[in-house]
Amino acid sequence: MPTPSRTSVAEIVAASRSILEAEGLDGLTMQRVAQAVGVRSPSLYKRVSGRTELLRLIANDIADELAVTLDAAAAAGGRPRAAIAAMAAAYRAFALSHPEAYGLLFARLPEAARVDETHNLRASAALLRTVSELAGPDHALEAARTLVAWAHGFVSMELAGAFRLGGEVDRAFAYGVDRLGRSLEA
Amino acid sequence: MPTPSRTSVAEIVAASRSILEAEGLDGLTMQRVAQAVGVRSPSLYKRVSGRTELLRLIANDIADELAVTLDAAAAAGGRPRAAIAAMAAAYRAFALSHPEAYGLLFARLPEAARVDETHNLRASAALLRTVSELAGPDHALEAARTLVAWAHGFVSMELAGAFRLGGEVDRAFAYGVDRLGRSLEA
DNA sequence: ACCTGAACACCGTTCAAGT
DNA sequence: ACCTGAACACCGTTCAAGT
Repeated sequence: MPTPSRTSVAEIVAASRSILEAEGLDGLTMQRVAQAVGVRSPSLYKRVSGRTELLRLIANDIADELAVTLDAAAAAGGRPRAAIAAMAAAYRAFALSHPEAYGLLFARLPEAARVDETHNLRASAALLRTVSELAGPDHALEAARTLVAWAHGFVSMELAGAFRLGGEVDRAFAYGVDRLGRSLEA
Repeated sequence: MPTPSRTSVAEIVAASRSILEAEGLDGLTMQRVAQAVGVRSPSLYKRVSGRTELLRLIANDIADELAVTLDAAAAAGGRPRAAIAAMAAAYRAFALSHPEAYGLLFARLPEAARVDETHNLRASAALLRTVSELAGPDHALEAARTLVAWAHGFVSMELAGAFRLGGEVDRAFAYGVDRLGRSLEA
């Protein structure tokens, strides 16, 4: 006689995101996830193929959430320079308020644990659109890569505690946005 | 009767770096390291307090090697703009040729596994000096943070396979160096 | 059809016993 | 003083047995 499901992929992913943020990537064990959704760890393998696939599903979920906040910032930003600044601020705020989630997006993990192309595109669409207005279509890709490299590098170093020479980190961020915004303008 | 040492911290760190680059961070197990230096894993605990300290020693070693290549690039670079471009190229070349080592420098690891301040400073000294000439002493720190954030963000995304939209990655790097160099000039 | 205990092959780490 | 086997508390994952 078939026994009814006690959990679902959606519930597993949601529980995993809570555990990730609260206990870090190392704390995100299959046993811990199983406990959170009320089963034993072997049962999780009925829903996901393993921890690697689970990480990918979580990363996709995070990328979608980031996409929503970037889209909102782009829409509220107005002219290209202001929109870029708004998106940069939203990007940094997302990373600082969800450090473990942000870290997972760029973690050195097996290929199979990485964000799917679809979700990756969703998160970068608004930036490409805005940068294309700023830098012109000929340089849109290079300019977007310059901006996102800077933003990712900045927040990941900030999260890693790599800015240890004093000074105001907020000021360095504002300085970077200003210089980049001006220098990428067509 | 005292038995003679069969290994040393230096040998352990050197062996670990080889293993790290060849087999990745997950492959760098205490047993694997012990095998490489010819002892059993419990013996490693006579030299290092645990895997975390071992990772820190490796990271310090990597930071020193990076410092040497950046110093050389700064010295060969000539005027500030050219020196910055040479350092950026050297930085990227280092990361691409030692991807696992570079990844360890910025990995999300316990505080106790991170590069020591001394080695961190050694790796950033030449950049701060050169950027100070370029942007003037008042903006040296912000300008250096902008540059290093961009460079780190760029190569870490490149290593993570995050540039998936086609185009020439080399061209985006050259574009970024050029724009940043010009916009940071005082 | 789903869930589970038991088992397997790994980890890092500790420690008493050997030399 | 250093090295080791054995043990401990964990992992992720598999699978036969239960319902």
